Amino acid sequence: MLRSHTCNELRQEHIGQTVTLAGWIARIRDHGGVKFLDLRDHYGITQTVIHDDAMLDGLNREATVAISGRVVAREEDTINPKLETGYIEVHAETVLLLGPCKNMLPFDISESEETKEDIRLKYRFLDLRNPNMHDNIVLRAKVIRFLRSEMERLGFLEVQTPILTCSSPEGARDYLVPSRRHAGRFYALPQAPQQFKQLLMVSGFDRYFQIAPCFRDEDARQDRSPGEFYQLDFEMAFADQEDVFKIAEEVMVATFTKFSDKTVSPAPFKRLTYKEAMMTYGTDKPDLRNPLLITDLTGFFSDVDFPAFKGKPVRGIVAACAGRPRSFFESMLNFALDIGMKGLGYITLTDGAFKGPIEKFLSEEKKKHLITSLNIKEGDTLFFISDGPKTVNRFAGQIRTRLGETLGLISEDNFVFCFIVDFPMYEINEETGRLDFTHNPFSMPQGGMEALNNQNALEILAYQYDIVCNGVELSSGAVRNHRPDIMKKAFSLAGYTEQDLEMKFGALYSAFSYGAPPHAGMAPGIERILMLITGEENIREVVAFPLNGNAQDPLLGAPGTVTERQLREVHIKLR
RNA sequence: GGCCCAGUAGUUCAGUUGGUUAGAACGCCAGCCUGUCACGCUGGAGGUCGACGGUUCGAGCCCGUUCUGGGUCGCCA
Repeated sequence: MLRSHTCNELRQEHIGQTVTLAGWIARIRDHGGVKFLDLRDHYGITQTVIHDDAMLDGLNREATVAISGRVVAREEDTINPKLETGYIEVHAETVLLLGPCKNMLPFDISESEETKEDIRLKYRFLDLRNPNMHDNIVLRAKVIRFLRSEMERLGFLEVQTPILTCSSPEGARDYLVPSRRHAGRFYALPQAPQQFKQLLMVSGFDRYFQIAPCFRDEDARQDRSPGEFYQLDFEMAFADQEDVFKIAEEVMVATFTKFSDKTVSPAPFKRLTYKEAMMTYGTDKPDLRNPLLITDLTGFFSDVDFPAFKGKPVRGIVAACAGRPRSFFESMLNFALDIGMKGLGYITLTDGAFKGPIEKFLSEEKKKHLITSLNIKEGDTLFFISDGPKTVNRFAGQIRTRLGETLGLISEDNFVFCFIVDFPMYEINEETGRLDFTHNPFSMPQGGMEALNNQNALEILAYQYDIVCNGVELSSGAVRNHRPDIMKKAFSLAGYTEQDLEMKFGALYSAFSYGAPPHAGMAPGIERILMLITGEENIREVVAFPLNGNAQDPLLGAPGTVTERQLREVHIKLR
């Protein structure tokens, strides 16, 4: 037995016992005649006391040791309430070196989170010793266990789907795996278990879920891992959009309530149409903690002779900026220019009159109309955002977010969820001028065949939705198109023949011809959930061994080179 | 692929208008210290200022190229 207790186990009731602890030397405080050695393991920290200099020979921080000694009560004025073991200490009788450590660490464990990421990732085994990082990984395990138990409680069955599968023609780039037995052919790692979970529905499994690894060869973002990530993937047979929302509400409220002290918006979550979200929040992933709203002022400016807004859509945001110095408005303008806007107009209601460069273009009647229709109060500033129809909403959304942040309007104590619904089925592809699926080709058009036949394609909505929390998109989802005839029609509008459909999604198309249940689902991202719960801003803080932003693993060296022979076996010749 | 930011000691950073020997904190080494818990005190070692080229009497600083990292837009069923 290497140890009798862990480093977070000893309490007052152990006083007098002789124990053996094992762990890492977190810190040695040398006072000459007495030395304090903090021993750290997975569970916590215990202070040991050493009187014999020789015991520390050859030891330095982060070496692993086993320390045997007697548990002693601390004098009242030396109790450390910050440690759970702070009422006792272990007076060392023997110190056994288990694993020596180089005495020059690449970074301090306690400050690892401040260190450059490539160094942290190269020494991830040290980085993960940092208690915060360590706790994140422990929390990840607990959250996943809880999600799994919630899904099972709700009657979902966990099924593993293949990791080696087929390249899927739509969506993200695939990671390809060359086949040895079939020259010139490739497996692909799944971007999501999309087709398999739909096949499971056709197979009669009523409620499926999986903590599913997903692989996408796309560029990284702060909240997007390159390479791989996990989703709570689920799908329900004989279910509609609201059935899915009920499950999502139940599981998300339970999870966020259990693992966070913050207030969680209760079910039912707010439903916003895509159109509303884009207009009112300037994004399809609005942060509803931010009380600022965007107003469409295009009509209002249609008869105002202001050159900069002429013929362009205009948005307005009213914010209480009373008492803000000139520098505040300057930094807002700089922000606007930074994100690519041409400028940022604003007028402030001061002593009952508007002040600002745009003021002189507005008639008295127009000003009055603004004040009443937007409910502008003394000291409020009305910001104007105008740009092309493609960009105006995004810019307005970014200004809204920026204002909310700098004015301190965003509460840090809440999780506010919403569903974005009614995404358009199709959009015009700018390059080809043809119709494209907006989100994915699997979702059911609202109105079904009838809509596809009779409606303007660009006005057809899909049973396609997102779940959003505090401005973070946790998941997309959809009621799937399970009808071969409607699929055929939906694809034909996007320029695909039945042969294309059979080639691209032959398995699903075939399966749906053998009695498919209506079904729907979604797949909230595990890392996104963890980022929200922990408050981490970087996705890599909740992943044990993440790839860096360039999709490399600085520790193991992935992606690595392989031997000529390996290449020959999979029929690949490098150029 | 576009744009923005950063790169100076092991780590995190400072470095004025271009000017003598590039600094601080933490870490490391040595010494002192019996109650600290981010212990304290004294001293010391440690630098190709990411790389290459240019401007200049003189470059960490200015210019160009390039590499690396981070962010962002494109991209992300």
